[in-house]
Amino acid sequence: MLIGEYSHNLDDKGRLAIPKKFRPDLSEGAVVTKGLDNCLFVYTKDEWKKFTEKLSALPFAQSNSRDFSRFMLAGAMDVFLDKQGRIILPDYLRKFAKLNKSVVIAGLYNRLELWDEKAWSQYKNKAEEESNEIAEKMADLGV
Amino acid sequence: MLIGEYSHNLDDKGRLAIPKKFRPDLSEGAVVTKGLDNCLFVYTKDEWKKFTEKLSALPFAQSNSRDFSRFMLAGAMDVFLDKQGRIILPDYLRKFAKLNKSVVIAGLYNRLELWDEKAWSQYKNKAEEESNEIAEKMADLGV
DNA sequence: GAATACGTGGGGAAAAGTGGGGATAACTCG
DNA sequence: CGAGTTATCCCCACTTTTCCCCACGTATTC
Repeated sequence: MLIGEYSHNLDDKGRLAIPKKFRPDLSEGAVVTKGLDNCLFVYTKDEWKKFTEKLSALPFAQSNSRDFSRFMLAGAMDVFLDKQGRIILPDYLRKFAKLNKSVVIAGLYNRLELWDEKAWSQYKNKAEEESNEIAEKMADLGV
Repeated sequence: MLIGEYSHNLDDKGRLAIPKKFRPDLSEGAVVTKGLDNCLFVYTKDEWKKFTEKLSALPFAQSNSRDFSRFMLAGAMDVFLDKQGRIILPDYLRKFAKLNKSVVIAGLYNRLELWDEKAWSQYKNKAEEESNEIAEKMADLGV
């Protein structure tokens, strides 16, 4: 299970070190794609497979689901860990998520999310203020 | 069952001693995460698993459930007891709960809560003043 | 009052993260 | 088609952080 929050540096070559704890899950290869809220999603090979199966089940006659599939699939890229446990992020994904040097790597159960550190802290401030309301809504959903 | 209230010191390295009484429950590993009312929750491995099974079922297409997942999952961290029975709290959790040197560790049946001591005593005062009202509301809930 | 147990603090070894140099492969342009 | 240039990847070395271990002090119990 992928959980926790880490901050690592993107170097000049576009390399990002994955926290040691997450590496075993990504050792077979992983997929990076555009995520929601201006971050990037990183899926393990297995989780990516599950995810694409769900996507392919969407009715492609609906333009909404076509748009969503294109967004998630066209932006996707295979990545591999080098011997130091780093991945290389392609330019277009770095630009999409507006990543600078300092990047937050967050574990969300079955995927990782990559955020520019500033964007992450802004998002977090907002979310923490609202956490009590959100929790109540979640309670309605049975959590 | 985890019950009782203790006050221990956080050292410069971010380490917090767990009361001897609670250690057997956490010996297999535990998870610390952001709680409500600005405290931290500590779950045993088993309790955490139950909790995440509910969370993982949430659809990430909904922004509310994304917010909540990020709060609870990205905010979480695996911790282990060292040979002295201490855990290490990551920086971002210490800041979230505004922990200073003195930390209250409270047992709440199936989880622990960690509070900054000042926040805890303020909360307690308020709760004790209101305890009669609260009790009446609880009665409505069938307690 | 001594002995044991628990909480607290710090020093040192090991591992994780970071950055850069060099070799190999790919691509482009003449 | 070949040479020059660019990009990719691997490896090595440095720095910082983490974690393990030992030692001290206080409190408690017999």
